[in-house]
Amino acid sequence: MIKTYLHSLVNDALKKLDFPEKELFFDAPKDEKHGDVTSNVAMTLAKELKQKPRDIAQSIIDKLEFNPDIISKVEIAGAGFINIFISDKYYITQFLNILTLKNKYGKSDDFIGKKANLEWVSANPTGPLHLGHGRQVCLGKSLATLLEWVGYDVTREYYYNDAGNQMENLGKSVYARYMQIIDPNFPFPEDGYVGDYIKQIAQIIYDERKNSLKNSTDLTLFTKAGENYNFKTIRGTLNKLGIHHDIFSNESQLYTDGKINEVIDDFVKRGLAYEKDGALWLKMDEKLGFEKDKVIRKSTGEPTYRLPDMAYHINKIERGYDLIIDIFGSDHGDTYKEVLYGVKMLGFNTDKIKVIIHQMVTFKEGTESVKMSKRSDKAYPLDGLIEEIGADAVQFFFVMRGANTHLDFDIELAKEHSDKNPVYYLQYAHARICGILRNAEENFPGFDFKSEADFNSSLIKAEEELGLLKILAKFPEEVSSSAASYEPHKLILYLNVVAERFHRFYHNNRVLDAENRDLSIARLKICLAAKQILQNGFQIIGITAPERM
RNA sequence: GUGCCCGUAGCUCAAUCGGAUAGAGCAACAGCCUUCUAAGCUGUAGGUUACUGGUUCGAUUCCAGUCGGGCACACCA
Repeated sequence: MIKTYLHSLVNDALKKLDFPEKELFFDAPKDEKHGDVTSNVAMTLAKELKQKPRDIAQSIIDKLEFNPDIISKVEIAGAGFINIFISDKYYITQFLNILTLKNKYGKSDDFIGKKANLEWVSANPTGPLHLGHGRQVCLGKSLATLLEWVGYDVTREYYYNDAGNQMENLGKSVYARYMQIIDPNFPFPEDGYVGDYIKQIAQIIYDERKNSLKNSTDLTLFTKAGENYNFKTIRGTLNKLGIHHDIFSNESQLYTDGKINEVIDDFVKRGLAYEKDGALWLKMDEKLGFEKDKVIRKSTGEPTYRLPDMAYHINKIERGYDLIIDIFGSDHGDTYKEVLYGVKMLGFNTDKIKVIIHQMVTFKEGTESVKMSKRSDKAYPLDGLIEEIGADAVQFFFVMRGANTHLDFDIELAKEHSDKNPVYYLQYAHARICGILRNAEENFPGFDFKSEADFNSSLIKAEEELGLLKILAKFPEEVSSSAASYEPHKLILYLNVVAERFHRFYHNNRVLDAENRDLSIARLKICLAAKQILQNGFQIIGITAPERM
């Protein structure tokens, strides 16, 4: 990649000048007149060296021994920026790389041989996935692919709680609906799950067993039936989005394995836990911002959620991953800190655990805001949204903003098949290219754009052509930097620029021209390369690349 | 009240380690289809980056405070 080359180039110059070592940054200037890459290293050195930034920049430039096939020009500008112009030849080379590497262009081996575990969705099987789950569901899908593109071996994991209050509540709710089939006056638990799916589960049980379970005291059968039914629904929704988890791990396994008790024993042994009011408390460190100690085992003998979560993270660390990622909504913003604190106090290195907290989503239909709640009848299932606006739009809308900002999701807009809808802007560029390629194959049989034979790269010289190639060549770096910060949405911003540059190229340059075969072939190859970059980007984001629209 | 996240154009959002004239889309206005998809392109207009201080050659970015919004503050998960 170009930046690696620039690093060693400038570092060599700094060494020759006996300048102190600096961390180098190469940014793309906002204005194209300022070159393709810029460095502010002279400004950052100015204070230490007590020289003018422009003089320092000049000294550095004088010592640069650059390859003219890669760099065409270096100049000083403004307060002391070193502006570097990349040669057209370099972009042509990259362009040919795209055509050769195809769906591998942009893949890197930055993290080859490393194992990553991404745990997400992880909704308890007490009901279908609803709108509130959407953001992390889609974010995780993109992130998993993104990590694979930079070399990670990614395990996709789903962790659920099949042991706590919520599952018990599910059993009670199903039982109540079952009993109501027999006696409509049977009371429904106050905080039970009210969705219609509970009635359906009850009906299935009733159809099979009739009245025989009337006076059940053990509700395990009802809980299990609910769990199975809900999981089927959840998996169905995930399938529609093309999401498949490699591992489903559950909480009760941690009990049967004795992991929970090991953690308790370890805390007690280290003097970090104490009994009070019949409960077991974990000492929290005030210096780290924790206000008070937390209960890890209730007076009833059951652990609070923290304990199994700690055991689960220890389990993941012990499985030997180099990177462990959790994705949560901001409503879990504080709790994960407690969990990691506990894990750390037991002597485990939590540095490899990366927790991604995404902010909440406000759903709107036009100006109406849409409410969602698991407990309410009006919960908006994620499945329904996929049916309504399609998997691509769902995926795109949930991923298009940084996790750290609130997301406004306008369902009306996502539904709209028009230029207002940002997902179509990208997909349309791809479909448009496919149209041109189809036209070439059908109506210009002599234009063999798939072989090297008749390709003359010197024909590529229009501003729109080279400009497009410059953008395409940035793809590998965009993938790396999105992955480094775990932010797939950055790639969408980039792909928008690709689409924009393609549309501009299309508008100003006729691709197929019967009079000019060689130029047509060169331009068809540009189309092929742009199509490839869009495809590769779409694959990471998790949307399809339509051939027609 | 305390902690975390956020506040940028009418709306939704960008802005890379603190860099050059704060950028896109939508909405508004004015143009462009006898030529490969007009779900597109070109142009105009739109800003005291919530506010006040501080650090710096340089602040949307870092620090402090104020105001406003979201989330969390259980022996629920």
